[in-house]
Amino acid sequence: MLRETRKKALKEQIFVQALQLFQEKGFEQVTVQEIASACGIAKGTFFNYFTKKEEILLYLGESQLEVLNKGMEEYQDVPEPKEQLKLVLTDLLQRYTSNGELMKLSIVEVIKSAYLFENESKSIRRLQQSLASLIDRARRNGKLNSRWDTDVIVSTVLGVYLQTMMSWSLPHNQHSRIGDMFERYLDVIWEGIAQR
Amino acid sequence: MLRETRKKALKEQIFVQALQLFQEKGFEQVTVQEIASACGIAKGTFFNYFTKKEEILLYLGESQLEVLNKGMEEYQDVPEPKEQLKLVLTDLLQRYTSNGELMKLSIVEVIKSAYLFENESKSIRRLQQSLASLIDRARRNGKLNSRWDTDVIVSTVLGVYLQTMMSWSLPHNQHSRIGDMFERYLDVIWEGIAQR
DNA sequence: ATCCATAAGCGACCTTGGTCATAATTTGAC
DNA sequence: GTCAAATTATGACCAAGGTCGCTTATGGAT
Repeated sequence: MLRETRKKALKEQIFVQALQLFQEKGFEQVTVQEIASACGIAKGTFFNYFTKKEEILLYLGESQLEVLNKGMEEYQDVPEPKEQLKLVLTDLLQRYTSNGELMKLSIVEVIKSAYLFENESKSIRRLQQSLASLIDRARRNGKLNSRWDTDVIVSTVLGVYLQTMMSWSLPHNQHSRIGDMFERYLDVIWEGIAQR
Repeated sequence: MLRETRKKALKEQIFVQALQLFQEKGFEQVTVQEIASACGIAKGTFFNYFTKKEEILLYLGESQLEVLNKGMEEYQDVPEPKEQLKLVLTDLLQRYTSNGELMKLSIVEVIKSAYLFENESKSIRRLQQSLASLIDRARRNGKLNSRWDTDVIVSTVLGVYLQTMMSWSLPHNQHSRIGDMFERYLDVIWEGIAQR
């Protein structure tokens, strides 16, 4: 169906143009009219594809998650689950932070949508599921022995993941590599805070 | 100085009225004009006290943190550091979630301001410091033996704290008590994911 | 009491995100 | 090719957040 492909193409064009402009001038400084003009469409048309200006940021975030979810099996055969988690999530972190300032906004949008509205961010849900099955697999293979429920583990990991993104965003923390930060936190929750 | 006290009083009035209205009709549904009218001031005056409408939410979040920071010593003589952390942060969680839907918005604002702008959310910084000194004290008292840096521990704890707030916000997770959720996560990071 | 400098209040005004009735376009059926 | 139904594009319009130059109130100095 031609209609469908054209629709998708236009949405993609709007998305790309918008990102470009956001990169150049900053999110707030770009008006919807500008984006529309850059795509040769009317302002109203923009809202046929994205219901709010912020939805572009959400789309950005979700598409990054999508990419990760798709490429997840790439890490299937890493033997140690901890190593696996590290690789998977460092990959995602890298992706998120590579886009600079814009990604921070995007992260906030994803968080907002995922946790604020019943919007049911499918991408995050899928990430959770992927991580859960990663853990379960490790368990079955005898690579992980843990007293905790799988989904509790996943939530904990996501917690430090979130924390990593956020503390990395802090101006004065930018010196350390984000992957290293996450690894450190992962170490902590893996081994436990209290000394064995 | 009379001026100062009056300023503070008016700011407080705006804050309280705004919250009231937000509770009644929802954040988006309340206009700045409404808030101003409810206070008997002009719209422009509102912006002398809060630079954006959202700043009310930020103020709400920060003031909650403030309250906690002030009441922190209440938990000084709890013997076990883990218990101490649990009490302190459960207190905060309770505070945050007691206000219902509005708090979610407020949380997002605090996160935004803390991690997005160089705004330097002092309240969060102070919370971090309080937690850090809590950990250090436990260490000196021989109550905690850990290989990790204090600030790494603090960040990890904050990570699961964040995670708790957020997964609790999820519509389908509301059944469990938020304090219990946090406690579970705290257990995990305290003992470690991997079985000893 | 008067005057001045500074701070706070004000609301017309502008900008811009978002809506909606209408117009143009596409699709499928005949 | 023609027509009707459904889909998409459009831009005038609206609402509301935020700005700004001007007015009013305040507090201290003389």
